[in-house]
Amino acid sequence: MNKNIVIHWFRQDLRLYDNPSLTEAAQQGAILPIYILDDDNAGEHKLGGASRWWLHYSLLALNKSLKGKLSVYIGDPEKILIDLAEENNIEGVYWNRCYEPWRIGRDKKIKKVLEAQNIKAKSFNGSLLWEPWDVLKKDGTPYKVFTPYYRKGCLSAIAPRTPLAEPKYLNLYDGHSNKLTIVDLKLLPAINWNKQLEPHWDIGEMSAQYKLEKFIYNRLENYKRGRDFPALSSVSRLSPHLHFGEISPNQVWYAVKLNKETDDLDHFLSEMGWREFSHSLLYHFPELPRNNLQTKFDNFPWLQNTKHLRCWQRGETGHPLVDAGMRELWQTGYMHNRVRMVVGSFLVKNLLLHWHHGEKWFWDCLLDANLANNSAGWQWIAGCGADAAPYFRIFNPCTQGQKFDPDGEYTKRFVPELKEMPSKYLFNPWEAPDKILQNAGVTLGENYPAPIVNLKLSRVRALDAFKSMK
DNA sequence: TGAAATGTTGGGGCG
DNA sequence: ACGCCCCAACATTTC
Repeated sequence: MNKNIVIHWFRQDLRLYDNPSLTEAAQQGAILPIYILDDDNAGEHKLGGASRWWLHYSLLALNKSLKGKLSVYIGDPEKILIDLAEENNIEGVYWNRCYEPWRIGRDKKIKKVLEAQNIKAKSFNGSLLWEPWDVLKKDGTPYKVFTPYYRKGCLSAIAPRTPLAEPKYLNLYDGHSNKLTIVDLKLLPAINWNKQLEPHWDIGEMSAQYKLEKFIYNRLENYKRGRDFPALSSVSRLSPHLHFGEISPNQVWYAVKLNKETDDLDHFLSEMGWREFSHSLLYHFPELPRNNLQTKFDNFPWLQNTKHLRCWQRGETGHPLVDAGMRELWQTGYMHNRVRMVVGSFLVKNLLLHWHHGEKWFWDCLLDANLANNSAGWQWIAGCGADAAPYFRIFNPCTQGQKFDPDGEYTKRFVPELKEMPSKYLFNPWEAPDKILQNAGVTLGENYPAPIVNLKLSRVRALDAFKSMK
């Protein structure tokens, strides 16, 4: 009878390198590696469609690295773990921590139940550079403003853990009772929507590391400036890999830090800082996904308009940069960050629709959908967050297009019906003379939508709405 | 990690 | 040569 079996419970850490829980488990004896699809406890934040697609392939890649020994389950982890322990004489269950409120609650309970049965339950930090409870102001309260959080709270604290090597020897043990395969998790959507995502992504731990290396080698040098131009691939596009833990923030942090310290490097690292900040906010303010951090926004006069919401979701607002962004999201499961700000500002300010609508849509469509980043991001753009963009910062999608997509390369890629439009009118086709529209083969309201709102008027309306709050 | 409105400055055309 | 006007370019403030 096996006595030294330790379960490593894979969650948001689908990798072998720099995996503290796995490394520790490997030193105890045989490992039973498992993944549990838990839709029961997630409530309204169970995985969205795009995330499920990614997870499917990420689990396949992980299983391959584990020589086919990954056991997968569906259901309530507490019951599954207890059953497994009874069947297999399990000595301990190890995992890397997650920070969503529902997972924290669930995991705390599981820890208790396991310990009551004399099974070791150990959790590790595998997903953050600094633990949220370690980064606090002098008075013991959490930071609410990014810059002091990052500068004082993080950078002048103890440096993050340096990455661990892959465990040299994994004695992998099969859970005999389990018959489920990854395909049985039914993570792929029933409709064929996922096909269009495929050409844009290579999923899994090895792809993540390769992508990081390529980013550092080719694009880090121009990051500070290049990151503003969605047509360039100057960003790392590591976010889905980071979200699923195919690569750890520590691996990214230290690989980047090997390079010459420049503004580009600092800027990239500070983006990692924003990721930490979001997780810290979610940990200390677990209501972040639902409630405005600034309560005065609770009586903001949001509008209801399903027609406008639908236009926004489908990329049919008649505002080319907004439509390009929303279509990029739908077609690739990703959106460049500058464009995320533009479409977010448009939804919340020009359309006056509640940020929850945006948060929900992103949750379902983004491959990197992450509760902390997504809710913090939406509160930031809506102006109701802790350290948010002031409400009166309203992006003009026309100006943003001219500044950051001057040749229209990005916009035309996703809104091909405007391919022949001259740059001068690409972002405001409603102002183009008839002749120019004709030459470009564009008929507004027919093959490209007429604008659903007037930018000038809706801006003034948003400022009035903002003033009306007490 | 805004944009628009308003203010200031300085060069050039012109009487 | 000079003052005046216009306006682009830039700076500041306001939302």
